[in-house]
Amino acid sequence: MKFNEFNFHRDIAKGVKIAGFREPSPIQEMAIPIIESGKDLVGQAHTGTGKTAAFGLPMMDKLAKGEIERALVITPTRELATQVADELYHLGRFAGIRTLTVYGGVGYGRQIALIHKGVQIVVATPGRLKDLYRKGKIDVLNPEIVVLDEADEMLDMGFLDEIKEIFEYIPQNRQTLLFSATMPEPIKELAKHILYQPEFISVVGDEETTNNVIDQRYYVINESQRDEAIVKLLETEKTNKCIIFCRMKREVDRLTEHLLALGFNASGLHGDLEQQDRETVIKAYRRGETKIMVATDVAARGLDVKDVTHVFNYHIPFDPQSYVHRIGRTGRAGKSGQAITLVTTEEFRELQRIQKEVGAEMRLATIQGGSGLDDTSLEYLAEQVRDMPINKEAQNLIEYLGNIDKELLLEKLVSCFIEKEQQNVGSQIGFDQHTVDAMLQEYGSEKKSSKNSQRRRKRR
DNA sequence: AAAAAAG
Repeated sequence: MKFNEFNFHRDIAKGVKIAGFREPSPIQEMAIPIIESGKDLVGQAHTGTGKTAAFGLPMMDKLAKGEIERALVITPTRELATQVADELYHLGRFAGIRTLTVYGGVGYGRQIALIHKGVQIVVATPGRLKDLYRKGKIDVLNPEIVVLDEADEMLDMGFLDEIKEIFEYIPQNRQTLLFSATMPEPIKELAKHILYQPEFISVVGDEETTNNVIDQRYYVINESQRDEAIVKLLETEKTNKCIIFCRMKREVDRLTEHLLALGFNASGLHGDLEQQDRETVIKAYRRGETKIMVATDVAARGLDVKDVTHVFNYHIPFDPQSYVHRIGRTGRAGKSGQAITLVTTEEFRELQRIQKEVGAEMRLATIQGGSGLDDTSLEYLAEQVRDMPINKEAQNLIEYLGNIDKELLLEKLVSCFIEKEQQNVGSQIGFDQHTVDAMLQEYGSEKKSSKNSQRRRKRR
């Protein structure tokens, strides 16, 4: 399928062509005709597969053809609002579409003046938008299309009340569009009350909400080893740009300082920064002047930055959806990406829960070259594991192999532990006879030759 | 519980 089959207004079609778009992505192919038909829509698609254009193109097509006069897009963060407005501007500039961002931290005057002057698309964050509606400053907006970008987030607690209030100011006979990579069932149910006879389309697999072009790994560490682990990973991974996600703003500040002190090209981003600083940080990062961005979940959703090869979770996120969106900052527009998560033994259960709920495929990894991270962390884990009942086969193997290849043995133990956790049985960890035999056959012979074992370790 | 979003 080609973009010209949508019969866009010629100026919109030109924008599409200049942008270099060839074939629509699956979400675009499915969503565009539905939006053109005027129906309400809930659209779910993997991170980085072109959701902005999926709603932006038909919306601007209608503006260009004079079928509607104004549209409103609501996003959860200021950075995302800016990005969406920029993308819409670029796609719609040949049709002369007038776009404006509306968010806090900057003056009111310009925003109000431009709305009255007659913008066609307003991209806003909820706080300032609600503020302007309450003050009666933007009654003239009256959008005929309203898009909730990152819709599940916008309808979750924390945003829901503001969104509801905003909708009170908007005419009922509007077209409402909801987009996100994640759409938990309760939110979908809630959405039905906000929408009118909506279509639901999803191009994510039944059980897989993480984009499968992203390679997902996790490392087992001690709580005290997070910094050490991140530094080692930054040194060993072939990163271009990367994002390191932290849970708290002060964690972002502290880690950024730490990395800067070590000579890394890093900067921090979170909601307590001055608006001017937020803009400076994200601009420098987009340009590639800063290679490492340390951020809270302010950067988790929607941001589309070129050449982000790696996403690191310094801590696991608070909820599974956040994991999906965070790692979705890489592996965009058909490119691959690496997602690396640090977990302590105590966080295993939580990581399994995330893995299961979002249908992610993660594998346990160890840092190459013996940073001290592996041995210490795996030994620490083994301590935990050793306190648990271990079956006889495993006990024998530990005694026999214990001094030959501790790393390998512990790795195996960890895997067993995880497997039990996943199956939720957990009472006894251990290897089956088959595993024991295989390991003895492969590694048992090295017991006599320490040279051999050293050589093997080097190879890996 | 964190962060986000108005000032």
